[in-house]
Formats: sequence, C-alpha cells, structure tokens
Amino acid sequence: MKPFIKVMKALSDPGRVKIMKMLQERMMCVCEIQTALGIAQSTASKHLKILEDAGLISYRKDGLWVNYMIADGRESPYAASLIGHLRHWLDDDPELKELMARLPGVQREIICGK
Amino acid sequence: MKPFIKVMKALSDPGRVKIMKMLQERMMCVCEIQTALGIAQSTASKHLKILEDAGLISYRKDGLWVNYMIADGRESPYAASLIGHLRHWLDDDPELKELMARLPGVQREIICGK
DNA sequence: TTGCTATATTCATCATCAACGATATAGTTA
DNA sequence: TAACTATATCGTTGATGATGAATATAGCAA
Repeated sequence: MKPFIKVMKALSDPGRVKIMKMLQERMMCVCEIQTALGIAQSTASKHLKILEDAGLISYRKDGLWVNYMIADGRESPYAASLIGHLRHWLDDDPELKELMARLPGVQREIICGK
Repeated sequence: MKPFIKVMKALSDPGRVKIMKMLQERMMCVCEIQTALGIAQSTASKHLKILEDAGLISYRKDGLWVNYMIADGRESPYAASLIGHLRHWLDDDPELKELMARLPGVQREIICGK
C-alpha cells in the first residue's frame, strides 16, 4: 500500500506535476527547474526528492550539476503506469502549455553561470 | 490541472483507497463502510464526499440508505483510468486482503438495524 | 590549501487535511 | 403530527505538508 500512496501523494502537487511534464521534454538540473517554476531552490530540491522517493524520476550527477530525468519505472509499477499516462495527460492545460513554451529559454548556462 | 490533482489527492489516503477496493467488490452504505474500516461516521461520510468530488464513486439513494458504488468514469478520464488500474492493483496487499476477507460479514441489516 | 558554485538539508511559518464529537438534515414509521 | 434512523455538515484539534531563508555539503578551480 505504501509505495502506491507515495506515488499518488507525489503527483498530488501541481508544482511536482509541472516538473514531471518538463522532464518529459528533456532532462534538467535543479536551477533550471527552480527558474522555470519561479520557486525557491530548497523548494525545488525537496519536490525532486519526493518524486524520486516515489520512483517517478531519477538523476545522474555531472560534476557540480545534478541532472534529473523521468525514471524508467522499474522501481514501481504504479510509477511506471502514471509516467506513461502523463506523456499525454494534461497536454491541453493552458498553464502547462505556457510553461512548456517558455522551456527552451531556460538554460543552465544562462541561469547559473553568472 | 485541477481535476487531475483532485483524483490524485483523493487516492492519496489509505482509508479512501480501501473504500475503493471494497466498492469494487459490491456497493455499500455509509454505516457498512464505517464499520468495515473502524472509523467515525462523519469521517466515512467525508471520505466518500472527496471520492465523489473526484469522480471516482457515485451514489444512489434508497430510502434512508445511501448506496455508494464505483463511478462509471464518464466524469473524468483520470478517474476512469485509475478506477481501471485499481481493479487489480494492491490485490496482494496483506492489509487489504484481510479487509476483503472480513467484508462478507459486514451487512447493514446486522450493523444498523439494532 | 582557499575560494567558488550547484545542490541538499535544516529550521520556522503558514496552510491544508484527517480525525472525532456534536449537531443538522432527510426520510421512514407509528 | 411525533419519534426514530441513516447520513451530512459543523467545529475543533492534532498531524502532515509546502514554502523560503539560512546553513551545510559536495565538487570544481585556482
């Protein structure tokens, strides 16, 4: 029961759903996600941890950066199923569409390296 | 986005997931659900309202009783999809198995009509 | 080593939610 | 009509969760 509840809870927050939709497009580091959503760095980091605990995303370290990406779903069948649905679910949501349109302009080189 | 979040939130509570699994077996009135889960009547009623708001269950009044049942899913594609998955998900969960085993003994005639 | 940078963690605050008891409502029966 | 019963709603309390500022950690560079 617990793994299932974890996945549901993780996807019960609009900010985390937005992160999933963005990662569906490409992998991102924390500062990119923070900037795209306009939230504090600690908030972004915590959301990512919750998604990762649920088996919905994974990460790979690259020097100082941490690249987050959609998980392969091997860790949880519930996560795997929801990941699949989220590939098309909410595609018509106006707020998400606007976010996705802004996504190409969100690049770590511009944001972090000042 | 909001309807999706509603479905996820509704299924983020173990008690409500248990209600879904029980209703999958047969329709039930509030006092049966209350007894099966060992919770207060007001708590059961509130859980049912949350599930109904999410489009996961519906009800039919029968005199003084209110029979709750799994929704047909026409109200929300997210609800419809999760309802489908929940037909087999969590079937191996020990706590749920024990609950389902007790279900046949939970009958409104025995509980309510004292 | 020392500094610099991206991320993680801690802490405090505020909001949301689950729980129960008490009360209100709706429908039945006498 | 007046009781009785199943359910819904109202208040309140305690727990959980989201947020941001501050601090700690990890890794690169000089």
